[in-house]
Amino acid sequence: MSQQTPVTRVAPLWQEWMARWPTPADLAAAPAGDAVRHWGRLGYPRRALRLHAAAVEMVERHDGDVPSTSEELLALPGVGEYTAAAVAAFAFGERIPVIDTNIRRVEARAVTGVQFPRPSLSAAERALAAELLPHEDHVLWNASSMEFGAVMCTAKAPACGECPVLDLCAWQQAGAPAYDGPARRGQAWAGTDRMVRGKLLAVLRERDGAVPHDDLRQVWDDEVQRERCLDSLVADGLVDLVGDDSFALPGHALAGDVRCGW
DNA sequence: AACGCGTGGGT
DNA sequence: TACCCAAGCGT
Repeated sequence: MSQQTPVTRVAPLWQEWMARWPTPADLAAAPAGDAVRHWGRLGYPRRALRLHAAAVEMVERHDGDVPSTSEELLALPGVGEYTAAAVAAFAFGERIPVIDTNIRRVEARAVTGVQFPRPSLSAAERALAAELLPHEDHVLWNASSMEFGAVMCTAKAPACGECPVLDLCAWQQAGAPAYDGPARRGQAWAGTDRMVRGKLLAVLRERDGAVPHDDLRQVWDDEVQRERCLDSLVADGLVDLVGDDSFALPGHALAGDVRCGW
């Protein structure tokens, strides 16, 4: 849930989610559409689908347990380098560098001496993180580095005035030079497919069961774009075609099966 | 390797 | 107000 989403926004929904589905088996037993529905407005709903798929895999291949090594975790859908390392380290104590956006920024500043890391994670950053990771208290190192980046060494307004390591920060020693690397990709929003997909999915989340195609036409006027987005949602597995001309969140009895109800 | 993918709060 | 950014991932 916290992939690309601030933890403060995730926390309440996570509580709700864990009360509903305390174990991988509980989530795996639910229709995938329920996962998408209860993802709410967290964003990137494909994460909900992948988390559900990961739960199914944990039931099928790991006896319903969350696997305990970064290697096994990495094989799960929706679990990449960061998430595998974070779960392995924080849940199971594995000694592995956790490289998230916060740690990247902290190490870029404190050690490398630049304001921001490059847009994409480099081999040099992986090597640096591995080199810095202590042999003792590595879990504490990972957790505290992340937290330090999240609450003090922030992107927009770092609290350098209260920084406990100001005098060893390479970026400060260098006079806090401005970032001079390639610009990060901006994410267009107005009028994009991403926005239209969000609108379509919001309607399907809010309503129970199948929604007639006509009701979806109202969320966006541009027919070509609207239908393209609907198609892409179906292709992603986020939406099912129900009967002739209705749509629903995936996995319910009637969805994709016109033979039902005989 | 660059791109597409949601949403909302902070500056 | 318009960006900017957020415990990234899959293709």
